[in-house]
This record gives sequence, C-alpha cells and structure tokens, in this order.
Amino acid sequence: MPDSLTTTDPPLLLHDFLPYRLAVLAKLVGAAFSKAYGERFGISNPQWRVLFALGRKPDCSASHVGQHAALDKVQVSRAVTGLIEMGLVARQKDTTDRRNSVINMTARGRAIYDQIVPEALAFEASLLDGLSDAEAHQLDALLQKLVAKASNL
Amino acid sequence: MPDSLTTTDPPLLLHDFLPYRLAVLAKLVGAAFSKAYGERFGISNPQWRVLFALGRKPDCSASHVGQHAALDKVQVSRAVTGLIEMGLVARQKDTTDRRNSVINMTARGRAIYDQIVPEALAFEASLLDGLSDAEAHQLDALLQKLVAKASNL
DNA sequence: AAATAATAGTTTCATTTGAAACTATTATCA
DNA sequence: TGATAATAGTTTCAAATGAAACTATTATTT
Repeated sequence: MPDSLTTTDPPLLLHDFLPYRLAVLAKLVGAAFSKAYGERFGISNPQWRVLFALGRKPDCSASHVGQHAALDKVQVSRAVTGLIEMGLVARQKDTTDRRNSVINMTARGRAIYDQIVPEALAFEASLLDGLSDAEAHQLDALLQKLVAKASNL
Repeated sequence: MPDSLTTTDPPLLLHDFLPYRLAVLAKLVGAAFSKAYGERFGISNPQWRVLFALGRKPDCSASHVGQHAALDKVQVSRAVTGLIEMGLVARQKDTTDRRNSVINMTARGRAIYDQIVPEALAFEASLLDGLSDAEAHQLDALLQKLVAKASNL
C-alpha cells in the first residue's frame, strides 16, 4: 500500500470551503445580473448601486449613497461622474455645507430606474424561484447572520 | 401632505436585493480571509485557490486546477507563475501530451499549505460560529441551489 | 502526408479596482 | 482669531482582472 493512501484524506475540500463558495455564487449572480441589465443600458454595477440608492433615498450626499450601496467614496465618485456624463444623475453643492454634494436622478435617470426596478425584482425572483417561502426566509436570516459575523472578524 | 408621501414606497430596498447582499457578503468574507492569511504569506486569493486545489489533487494540469478552483486558464496561469517565483509550486510538461502541464507543490509549498489549512478551517468555523447545525445544513443546501440556479440564468 | 481544426497555456492590452495623496471646506481649540 | 485637525470628495498611480490574440502541440480530415 503506497504511503499516500495511509494518510488521511486532505482535510480541505475547496468546493466546500465557505469563503470560496460565497465568492463563486456572488460572481455568478453579479455577472448574470449585469449581463441582463448592465449591458443593455451601458451601466456598470457600482452605477446601478448608486441609482438604486438614489431611488430609495433621493437628494443624498455621496457618502450617504455610499453607505446605502456599500461603496466607498472613491467608487461613488467615479460612478456618479459616469452617470452625470450619461445624463442620468445631477450633482450640486450643499449650500449649507459646501463640502457635501447633493446627488439626485434626472428625469432620464428616473425613467431608466423605473424601467429597471421591476426587472431587477423579477431577476431576484427567478433566482429564488426554486426555493420555498420557508427557504427564502432561511436564506434571509442566514445572510443577515453571516454579514454581521463577517463584519467583525 | 407633500406629494412625495402620497406615492407608494420605493419598491427596491437595496439592502434587501439579493445580488447586492451576496456581493457584500462575499467581499466581506474574502477580505477578512485574505487579510488574515493572504497578507501574512504574501499570497493572493487566486493563488490560495490554486494551492487548495493542488492540496486536494496533486500533479494536476492547469485546466484541472482551474476546474477545481473555479478559475479560468488565464487566472491559473498567472497564479501559478507567481507561486513558482515564490518557490511554492513546480510546473513540468506532461510527457505524453506536451500541451499539458503538470503542476504540484514543492516541499515549501506543502509546508505552507499544511500550515494554512487548519487555520482556514478555523476561519470557516468562526464564520459559522453563531449557526446551529441545522442552520449550517440549510446554508449548505441553499448555496447549492442558488449556484445551480445562477449557473443557468 | 498535408492541411485544417482543436486544445493547453501564455502574453498583451484595455478596463476595473484599491490605496494613498491631494483639494476644498468646515470644525475645533489654544 | 489663527493654527490645527477633521470631513467630503476627487485625482493619481499601481495592482488586479478580463477579453482577445498569440504560440505550441496534438487531433482530425481529406
């Protein structure tokens, strides 16, 4: 019997390793999403996040957008610049504190946003399609726990 | 009553949007992991994946490594090149088909691998720490379903 | 056997991302 | 008030990533 077979099995099965599985899943889903919607509108992932954040809470500062969208200030700055060039977003200075900016969607941005939201929800629904209500709730709870856990590792 | 309050709530709550949540979680976990271990050894994420794949299945071709680690051939090529420069991995030509390479860890690579595996498992365990056994199984099943679903969207 | 196609892997180039430095403005405190 | 620190956001530069072109080798077809 060769020595290699006398040792125990390698303990780390990559395809079972949680950080790896999460990365693969997030990448798959993100790619599918931007393929479906980003390509069509020429809007990148961080730009979608900004739009979604603005849809939820208009007239935000860049840092508020960043908090909502889990983007750092550099990403927000770049995404907003791009969105302005496309005419989907406008940026003014906050008159009471001129360090802050006030960002909101233009009519065109809102139009695209209103068009995309139902489709995004449909996309999400298609992802959850095979899951029962109970499973969907489990998923929600688990993601919440894991994010909390991972936030202070 | 201002008009804005007469409209229905914006339908898309970003922090509830699944693709977004998955991206945030994966990023958090990945960052925590490479902070804990990558920095210490100067080994990037794709390089870890290659090492893990080789630990599981030595003397692999690059494409096999890629399959195990969910990396494309470009990523594998780059990761392996870096690992060779660090002396952690060796690459030969398959003598029966000289297109293929045969990749395996060096003694030094194996030493680092053996050192990291228990810590990686501990890291994973700490992530799963708050979860019951039942929840951990739910997570496993859900990830499996979602990956399958996302694979053919 | 010669020509063509297919496969494994590498390299190149353009885009994306991240970290750190920088500008402008406001707040603090001596 | 003047000096220093803090905050918001932008820019710059280096590293990571992805797509497409390229090299080398083997398989297939005629």
